[in-house]
Amino acid sequence: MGHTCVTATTSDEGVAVPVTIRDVARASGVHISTVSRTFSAPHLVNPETRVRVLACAEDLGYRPNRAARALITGRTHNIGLIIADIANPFFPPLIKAAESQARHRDYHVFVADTNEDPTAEEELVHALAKQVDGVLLCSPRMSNSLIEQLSREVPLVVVNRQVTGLPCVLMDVGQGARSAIEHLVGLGHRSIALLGGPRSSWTNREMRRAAAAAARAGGAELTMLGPNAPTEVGGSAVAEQVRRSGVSAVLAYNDLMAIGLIEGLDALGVRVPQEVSVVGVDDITLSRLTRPKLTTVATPTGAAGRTAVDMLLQQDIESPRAARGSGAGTALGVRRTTAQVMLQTDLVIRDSTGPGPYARPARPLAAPRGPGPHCPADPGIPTAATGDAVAS
Amino acid sequence: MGHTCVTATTSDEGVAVPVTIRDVARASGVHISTVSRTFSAPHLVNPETRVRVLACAEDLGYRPNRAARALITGRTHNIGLIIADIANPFFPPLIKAAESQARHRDYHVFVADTNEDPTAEEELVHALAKQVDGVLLCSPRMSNSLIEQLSREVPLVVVNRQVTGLPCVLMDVGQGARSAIEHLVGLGHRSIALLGGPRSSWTNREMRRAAAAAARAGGAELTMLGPNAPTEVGGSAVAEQVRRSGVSAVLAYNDLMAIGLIEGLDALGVRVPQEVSVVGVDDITLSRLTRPKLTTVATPTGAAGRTAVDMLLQQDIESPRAARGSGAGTALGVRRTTAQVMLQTDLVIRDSTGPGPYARPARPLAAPRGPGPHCPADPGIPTAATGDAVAS
DNA sequence: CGTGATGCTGCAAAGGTTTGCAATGAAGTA
DNA sequence: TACTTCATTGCAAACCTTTGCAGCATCACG
Repeated sequence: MGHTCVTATTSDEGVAVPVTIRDVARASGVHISTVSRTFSAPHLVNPETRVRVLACAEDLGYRPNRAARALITGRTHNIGLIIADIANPFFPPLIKAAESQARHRDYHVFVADTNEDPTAEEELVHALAKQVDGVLLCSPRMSNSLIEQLSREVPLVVVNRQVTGLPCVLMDVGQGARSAIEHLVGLGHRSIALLGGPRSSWTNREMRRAAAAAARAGGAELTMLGPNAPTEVGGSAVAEQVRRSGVSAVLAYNDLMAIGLIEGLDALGVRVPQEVSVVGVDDITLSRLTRPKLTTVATPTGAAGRTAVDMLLQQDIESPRAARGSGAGTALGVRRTTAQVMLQTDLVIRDSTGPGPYARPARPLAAPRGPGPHCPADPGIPTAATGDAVAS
Repeated sequence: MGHTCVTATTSDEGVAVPVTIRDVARASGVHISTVSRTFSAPHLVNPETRVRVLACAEDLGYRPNRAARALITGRTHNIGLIIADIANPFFPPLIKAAESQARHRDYHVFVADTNEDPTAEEELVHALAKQVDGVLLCSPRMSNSLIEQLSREVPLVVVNRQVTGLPCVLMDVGQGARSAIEHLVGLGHRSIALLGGPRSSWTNREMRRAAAAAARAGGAELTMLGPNAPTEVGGSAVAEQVRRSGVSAVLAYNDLMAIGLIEGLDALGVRVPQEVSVVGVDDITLSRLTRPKLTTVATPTGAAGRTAVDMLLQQDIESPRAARGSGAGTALGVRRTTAQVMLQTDLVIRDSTGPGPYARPARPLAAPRGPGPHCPADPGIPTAATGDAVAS
């Protein structure tokens, strides 16, 4: 296995001596219910008793068993976060924001990765169902109908997907794609390619729709490429195709693909942005670190994570799951309000886009360096390059 | 909050009608224990009965309540994964490998992010304790003694940290740092800086130790910088300091810092590798995409994830937690074997390192054009630049 | 002193499942 | 026929906690 085993010892360190509420009760000479109340409703127990119980609990190292507590209260104080691909830098900011928001409300977050696999998604929802109070489905790849069905098993909030009847957090990639196309058209590009991502992605469909409309409006021709894997590899794979197609600009499904594409073009000797302009989507940290720095549509991932958690918790509070009372069916027909929130996106102009074949030569330009007939970034063009700063 | 609320409807969609084992029993006319056995010990129930029960379960949409099951069996079939910072691209491959390995053994993985905060780490271990069968602690920031203490609450496997008495998975960054220093010395660098990461990181200490020894052996002077945050920002923050210090090469705590440093140096007009050589650690995907491509010490993250899960599960199987039988203290003094595994690292030479002031001009070199002359490692030094492909 | 209110505590059921043990019936054996 | 064995199923306790209800003192008030 290519590793070296350094040591291998055996020890008798006690394994998890499980100390329960009963042990604490015995030690402090009260009933278990008093111990329980000491933790879950302290104001109901005599201060003296309380300190005694707490001392004993501390001594014995007692920790409430959250699973048992969940069994009876119906609330786990956990929320699940199902992610298509943790390795995609788009998600960590969302995860962190969700976690921080959840923590403020005394919830813990369990993240699960599905590897872009719809089957794994479904399985994970089932697995999480009884161990969390709700699940955030981020950029799901499964069908809308399946999502609706699963939502009867556990409260769901969907991110980057529109499902009627379910609370959704959406990012306005349509607007983003429109801005990107308008930006490119304004630079003098008339032949643009859209590099598509996963077919089952809502974002992907929105982008196609909006980009097509914007291109039509701007008098540009839009070529559809893909679908491809939303990774660097998926981007570099189409470099050859891009070159052959003769387009002068590409809008990619996300930054990862855009960066991969730039790499791929570079390997083919095609220079960005001199010969081809490239725009990404997401504004991941990485897009500021590559050369050229990437022009991209910034998506408010942090806000999405926070909002999604808020919506889930709000929904949760309204309908406390397991109503007490055994046989009688639980709160059936509870009325719950489902909102859909659309978050704004922003075009961030950096160095991967430049003037296209139809650019108006506003001012005389410096002589083009290298073989390219095209001009390097026209200084006249207002490449605001605000840097970052997404509306949160 | 900068968003637009698109719709807000209310629906009566039934909320989680919780169907239990009891409902299935009633529907299929058997006792609940038979239903239970149908799922957890099918061979004990008559085939005819079994199909009937399964049909009813399917009809009603029954799903075993994992929390309740865990309460009595003591096994959740979940494992927890506590990560210092999900946004650090070092971790996703580890997470994915752990998840895949766990899935093969019918376990689910819950990931939690601590934001490099030791307090959050401790809290999360407590929160996870009763909801998982074991926890993987990745690059923990808390003290060894605390880790030992927590290990009595839930089985623990530690990654990137050496804790006596606990199973550990380590990556040989000491060897990696040595290779890196030898590589730099071979290139003619005599004044090298070590850019340190988090103080509480085991990796950090190991690197310091090994790098210092290797520098001494190679007749080079080693300047210690840091500690700093293990991020791009943490790297770019010391650019000025690096320039002033006059060193000709830097070994950074990880790739993120190395990349940030290169950015920072670039902003100061210092060229890499022409004026300063930079080496990172981890070999994250990003390190192949920046310009110049990063020379780095590849760490076997996938193997680490797999190995850690294996060790945890093996340990778990040996000591089934909650022995049946109430009062009598459970399996105290169970003998468990704790192994420590050390995984190899590999130096990957790319374009961010070049000849230093004391380079022997072995051959006349082409004028340093663009991305580095890349004096291929002094043939005397055995830096097996295998590329990537870490022994798994 | 009687009455009611208040503060604290104990009792026991409930939550969904697993599992040792016993009961049942059928089949096999002597 | 009587006895054993085996397969199948039911019974009930157990896992750890929460919580409605009731009991009991204590105290204030009239």
